[in-house]
Amino acid sequence: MPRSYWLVKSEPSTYAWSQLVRDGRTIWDGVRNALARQHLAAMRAGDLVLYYHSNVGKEVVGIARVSGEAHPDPTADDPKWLAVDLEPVRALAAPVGLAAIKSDPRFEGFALIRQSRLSVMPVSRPHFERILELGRTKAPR
DNA sequence: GCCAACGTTGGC
DNA sequence: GCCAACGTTGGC
Repeated sequence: MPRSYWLVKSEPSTYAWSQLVRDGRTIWDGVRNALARQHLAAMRAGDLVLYYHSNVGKEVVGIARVSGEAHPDPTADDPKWLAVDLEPVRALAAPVGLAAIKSDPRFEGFALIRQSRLSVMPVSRPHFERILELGRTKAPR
């Protein structure tokens, strides 16, 4: 199975990229949306995840890796809600802003633009690689 | 099962 | 602060 690519959103005031770097690993919990839940369920260890700061920043700031597959969210009453384990891989040398993504025709169809409220979404390989290119960052191995 | 009202997210 | 998008809730 080739690895998949994803994007997760977080408000910096809630849980910033820098906090993930400090923690070294986190449980990505609190997701209460059916479609986002499906995406969490499809994540596999080793998948790469773009880390997007919503509201403040509005930019992709780093790359994380799925370190453990979906499991029941310990913060949820209902065990159907899932969480995954994430660890930081590296920051983008140049954060990629939403405006840059919107103005780049190569991002046509990107869920970040299409479904602005979705907090966990799949990213196609070309889109993932384009983010890294704009972010002046090499893909992790 | 439909749909109006309401709440939340997140960009502007 | 406003509002568009969209998910959820509850009356019927």
